[in-house]
Amino acid sequence: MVRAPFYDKNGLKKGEWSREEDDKLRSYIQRFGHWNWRLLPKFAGLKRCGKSCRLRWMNFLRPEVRHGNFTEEEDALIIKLHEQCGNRWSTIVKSLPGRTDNDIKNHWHTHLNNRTKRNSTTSDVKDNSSCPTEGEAERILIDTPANMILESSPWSPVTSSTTELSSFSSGSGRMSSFNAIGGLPPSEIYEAQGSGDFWTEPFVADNIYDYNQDGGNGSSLEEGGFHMPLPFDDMCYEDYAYLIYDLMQV
DNA sequence: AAACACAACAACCGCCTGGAA
DNA sequence: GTTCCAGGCGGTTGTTGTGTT
Repeated sequence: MVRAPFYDKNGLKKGEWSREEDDKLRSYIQRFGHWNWRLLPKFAGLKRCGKSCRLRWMNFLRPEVRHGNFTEEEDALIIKLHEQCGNRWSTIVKSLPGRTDNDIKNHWHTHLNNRTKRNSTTSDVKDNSSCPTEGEAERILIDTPANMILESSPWSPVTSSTTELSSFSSGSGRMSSFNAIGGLPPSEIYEAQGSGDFWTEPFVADNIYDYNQDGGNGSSLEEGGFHMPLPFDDMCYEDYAYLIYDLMQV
């Protein structure tokens, strides 16, 4: 259901993400955060553009993201907020923890848009003045009855790690505070990950890079080991990663 | 069983915004 | 004040799955 992988003229990969790429990106961000999306793929050993990495992380790899099975309550909330905000998905998504703007947008276009057209003859004109501000969106989230959001869902506004994540990952600023030669982000970022359940979750990809480290090509994590995993050529890279991944599942 | 139409959704693209230099 | 650039947002596209004829 997605574009087939291909390489553009700059040698950047486009299209569907492989599991190995997901593992690399997730592993890197969990260790170092997304200190700079444009440079991140290089250091994570990904042949992707920064935007692509950001999108993949935001829409799929973030631990709090869930997909599919919108509840009736969520549908109702989306419709209500859309009436107030129009297509401001980034605002709407604030009231739906665990969802992504892309998910909501897709869901709207494939389900709710038609439904509202059928059910209503109301004007298309959106009154943006009634659209919640950022603070108001947060309040809506808080004021929304728990069963509205929580029904059929393990997620909650309280346990969502969105705040934790965003505060962690957006605060590192630009490359200026980054040791590009050494290939490591600011040490405080690295250390910050030590706290919190999310960061201490076991991570399979780490083991892949342990192999990398043992491969003898001086690509240890401490030396910025995510910077191109050398032992793997493109030929066998994916197969090898899958093999190790599968072994770790046992 | 085959052909077709439509639904679903991951991913891309281009523009806008805000902050740093 | 201006320019540059990274991040974010919303619209759109491309491909696959599913249902219908």
